[in-house]
Amino acid sequence: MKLADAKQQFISSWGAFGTHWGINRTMAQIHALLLVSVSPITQDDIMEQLSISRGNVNMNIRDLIGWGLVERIIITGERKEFFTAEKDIWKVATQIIKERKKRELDPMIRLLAQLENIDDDKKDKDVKQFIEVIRGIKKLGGQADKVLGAMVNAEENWFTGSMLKMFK
Amino acid sequence: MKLADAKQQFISSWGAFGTHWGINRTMAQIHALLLVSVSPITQDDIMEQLSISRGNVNMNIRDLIGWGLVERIIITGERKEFFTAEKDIWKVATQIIKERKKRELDPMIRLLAQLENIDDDKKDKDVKQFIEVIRGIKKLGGQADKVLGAMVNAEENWFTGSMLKMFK
DNA sequence: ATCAACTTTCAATATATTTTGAAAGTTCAG
DNA sequence: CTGAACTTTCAAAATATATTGAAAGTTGAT
Repeated sequence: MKLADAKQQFISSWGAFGTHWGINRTMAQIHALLLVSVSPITQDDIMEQLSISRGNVNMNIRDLIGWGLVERIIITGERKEFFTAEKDIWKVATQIIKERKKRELDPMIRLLAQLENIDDDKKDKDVKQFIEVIRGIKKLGGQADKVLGAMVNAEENWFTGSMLKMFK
Repeated sequence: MKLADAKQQFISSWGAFGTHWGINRTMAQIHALLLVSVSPITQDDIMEQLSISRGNVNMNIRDLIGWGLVERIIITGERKEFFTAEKDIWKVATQIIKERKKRELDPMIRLLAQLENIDDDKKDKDVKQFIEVIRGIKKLGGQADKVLGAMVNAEENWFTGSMLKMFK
């Protein structure tokens, strides 16, 4: 397979993969393009490579920067801005996890904590079951939170280290 | 907070949460409703509680059964079908992980394996970087696959056991 | 075998999300 | 200060996704 074809397929598949996880297809595609670009590229490069509009590129780049996955690069003597993505996949993964944890997991756990406080009769079957389900999800969320938090803050890179040996 | 209000908020939030993870809002809501229902309920019950059409309920219930999260219950003497959801959150989580792994993670890893085979000059900077990124993602995916596979097949329930103690 | 009760399907419709592109905003060299 | 180069914004348009509801299909009691 030729490099150009492989790149294209990677970008396209990464975009499709993203949509299955609640991530805008174009945002994932731009990220993929930046991942496989050796040097920083401009908005015009992205527009051309992915055949999308300037506005679309601009908004999605902004989001990617907000996710901490892409960096704006100013090259002296150049008028245009350049963009580049973190290439270390371990760092990319921990960054994505950190953000999703903050944006989605933590707020959900906070909400569940509130829903536990039911005024009605605690002996009622319905109330019991409801509280049990909420507690269960909260507990699971809390554990995921802890494991992922440890992963994100780990000194050792679990990727290269032996942390995950036990699951072989 | 009253039970009825808490239930409503749970259903609504769970639906919103689902959409952030690529899951149909209504499917997540039906699942939430079944989670907090003590006894099996019918399509009509779901239609009424969530104010949605029969077709919508039917299709999403079918998907939920496909995900292994909901069961069809035949009650002797009743003409209508009833539905119920697994309430053990650990089982729910492993089932969801098992399915997403099968549907999304495994195919992606297979694809990446193909993209590694580049015909062009392996010494070329672009080729090198591309292969490195693909390898990195494949490795990460493989590790996630292993850890999640272990979690799904674990004899011990990590939820109640001490498996996750080390992350406290 | 009939028919009422119930379930399933899917084309049409509605809704939500994404994308565009032109106008407004910003920056900076001369 | 001016204006060309570039970036950002956002209302309108396009597209993708979800929902409806009525017709077709199935089931089982009589």
